[in-house]
Amino acid sequence: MDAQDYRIIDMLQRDGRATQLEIARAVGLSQPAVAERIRKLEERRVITGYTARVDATKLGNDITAFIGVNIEHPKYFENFAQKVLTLPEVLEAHRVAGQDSYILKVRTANTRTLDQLLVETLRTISGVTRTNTTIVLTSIKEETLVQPSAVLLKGD
Amino acid sequence: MDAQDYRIIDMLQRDGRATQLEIARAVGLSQPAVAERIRKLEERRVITGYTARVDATKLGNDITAFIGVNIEHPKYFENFAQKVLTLPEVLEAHRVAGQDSYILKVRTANTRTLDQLLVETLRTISGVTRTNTTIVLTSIKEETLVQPSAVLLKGD
DNA sequence: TTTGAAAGGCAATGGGT
DNA sequence: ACCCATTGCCTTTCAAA
Repeated sequence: MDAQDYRIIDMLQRDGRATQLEIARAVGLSQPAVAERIRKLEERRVITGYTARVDATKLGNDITAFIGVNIEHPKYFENFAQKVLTLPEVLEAHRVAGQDSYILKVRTANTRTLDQLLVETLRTISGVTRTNTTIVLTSIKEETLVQPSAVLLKGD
Repeated sequence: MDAQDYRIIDMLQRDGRATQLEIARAVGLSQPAVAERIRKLEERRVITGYTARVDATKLGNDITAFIGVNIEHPKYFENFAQKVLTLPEVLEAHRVAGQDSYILKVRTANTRTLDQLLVETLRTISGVTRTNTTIVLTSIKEETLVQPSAVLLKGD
């Protein structure tokens, strides 16, 4: 992993459909060299996939919310995680340190469907004692672009 | 926007590099028809872009955290938003309803760089009175796949 | 690990329904 | 709005260094 790999990763994060030739010119390699580097980055799971980004409101999902979930005992964690994986409204689920056991990021059509998710689904999962919902008013920034840490840029 | 558009969107979210021919076969259209639909979805900003997904830890970012930020008066919101847009560690910034004014999702190399971000950057922005940091232990799920709401699937 | 050249596959275009 | 057919570009592969 050298500076050229980082530039390739950066370009593909900004435009997942950038052609190998475009990247090659930008980083100063031949096109097959870029193809080979991308292949290895995918193989090593540095690049884990490609996706189209979509405007959620144009698919009828007007509500974004963060839900803190408190679970009374760690023995319920595994079951909770498995349940949550099956819920399409839950985009992210993180186990966290602090008052809450989990933080979820969810997208739903409206406040009614958010309420359904809360009372009919999440609160019925074993061990869930409390949920703490924070509704998003406006999203200032919402990206996935990951930058290499300064440490890696110097060494390696 | 009909059922075929939704399938195209779904396939491109799952694989941003799916070929038009693959999609065409899956939805029962010709390749140029799919190309035209994708072009219009992009034009209408339903599809907003394409990106490679990357394993943040393999780029040296081991810490994910959510930071609740309290700002003493709305007059500071605009300035805060602009500052936050320039910070690469901040992947998401949402203005929210509740105790906190903003919720940020950040990725940093380690706890030291997270601490730097907190005390040297965020806490020095005008109007910021308090930050409330929740560190992620493990991420169960982290995707961007947005599904069309049930309402849209029936009508439209 | 790279380059350069060749071959196969894909996306973009235009005419026709 | 779609299909079909063609053109041109892109990716993949391979020989060679």
